Amino acid sequence: MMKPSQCQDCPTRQLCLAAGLDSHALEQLGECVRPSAPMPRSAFLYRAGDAAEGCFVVRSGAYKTFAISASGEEYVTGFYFPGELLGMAGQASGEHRESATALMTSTACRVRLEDIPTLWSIGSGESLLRLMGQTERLGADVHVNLSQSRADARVAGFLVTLAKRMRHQGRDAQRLPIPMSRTDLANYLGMTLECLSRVLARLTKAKLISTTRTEIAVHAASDLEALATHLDA
Amino acid sequence: MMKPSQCQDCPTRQLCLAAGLDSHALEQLGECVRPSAPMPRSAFLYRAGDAAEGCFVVRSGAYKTFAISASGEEYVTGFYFPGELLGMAGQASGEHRESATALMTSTACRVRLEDIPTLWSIGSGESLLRLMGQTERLGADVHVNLSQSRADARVAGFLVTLAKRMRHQGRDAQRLPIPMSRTDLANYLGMTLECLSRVLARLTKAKLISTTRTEIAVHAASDLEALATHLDA
DNA sequence: CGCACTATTGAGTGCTGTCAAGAACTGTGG
DNA sequence: CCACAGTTCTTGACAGCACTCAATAGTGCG
Repeated sequence: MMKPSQCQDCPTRQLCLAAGLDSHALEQLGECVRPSAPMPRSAFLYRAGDAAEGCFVVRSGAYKTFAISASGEEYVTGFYFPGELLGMAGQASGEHRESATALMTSTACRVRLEDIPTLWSIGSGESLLRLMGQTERLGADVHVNLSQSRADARVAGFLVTLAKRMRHQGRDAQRLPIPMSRTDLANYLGMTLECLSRVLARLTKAKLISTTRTEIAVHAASDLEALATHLDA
Repeated sequence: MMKPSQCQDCPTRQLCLAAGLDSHALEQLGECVRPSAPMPRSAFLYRAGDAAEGCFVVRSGAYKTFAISASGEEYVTGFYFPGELLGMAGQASGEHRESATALMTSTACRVRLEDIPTLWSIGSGESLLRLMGQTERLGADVHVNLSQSRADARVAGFLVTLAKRMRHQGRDAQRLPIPMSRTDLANYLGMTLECLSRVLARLTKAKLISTTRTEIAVHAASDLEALATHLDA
């Protein structure tokens, strides 16, 4: 006998493809979309070169995506938290060009390409589209953020955006989880490790934030927003 | 009597939702998706604040997307050429946060949200997904490009990526159209107008490119690739 | 407790942003 | 066809910030 759909008691049920579904549809959704086993830190969700047979929704934990340049350097292109979509870029060619790894013990649900018509039929199509739109909107925010020349503005912008994402998840927007290393974060933000460290030190000294290795507490969100270039209210 | 589908003789037929369809399916596609009337330069495809009832595929010409920050500055977030998809970010909330304007006389096809199940039924679903993947992949390329600290690298990376897009369109990858102003391009690349101008002057002096106001000719693609950080072959 | 790794702090150079002026192009009207 | 005005683009000088190299301090793990 089939177990009841895992989606019924998924922590991200309000955010992902399950949004707005009744219990019957949830069961159907559970037929297509199943969470992965818990993946330890550094485990690959997919690797550059893998066939891209779909995309993923983060269920718990966090992931990063990165590409390796021709000269062997790593370029971190995204961080993904519960309820967020990743892996769409692979659909362009049917092959992933980036890799994705877990930043901590994490789970993700694979959305198979061939199940997408089914998803539309059970009422998850709009949610999928919304998630894709979110991914692209986040990309636009990141573009604006990276186009800032001041490192302080890029860091502040990252924190503001991260706070928004935490709020969207229903989590505390004043205690931001930093599951990635300083190296990864600096790489993502287009600055050196040293520069990021200095910026965090400056922001801490100014009492806007306080930092630990794995968390940044925001004390003055409005000051951070003033430092960053924010597009929306 | 209904005119035959405009898709039959669309210049982007191989690139957009019509890819791989037979003439019957093309006709059905033409029922959902119709090109806009030619839009003059600076005309809005959509404005920030508009309801997002779908997305768009560029049919001819070129568009830019941009957002206005809280302080009133413009931030250019993307340029779009024939066969490329734009406007997905609006699906996140049902409202566009960016605006899109034509960079020259242009046409675009609107893809309505409610037509997407139909698109899947006639075999365009995969193409739509592929276009979305392309958009996201381009976003990742741009992220890597913007995270370069040297302005030369960012400009070279932009040119390399643009050449790739032109090749994908079947156009000459050595004569790159530059339909946007220097101001827009500098803004997009996260540098000042003056800096962009200097970089272009340096690259010209080194005989890697030659520039006119509306076109950049690439003379040494391999040298440009060496300057840029390229992820793929 | 010691080792390896990660993060912070310090000093000097180079590139980009800023401010400012001049040149080239575009479109209009005579 | 040319003159003109407005815009767009290019070039120059200077200052500030981030990158590089280098050393120190802190963390986690065996």
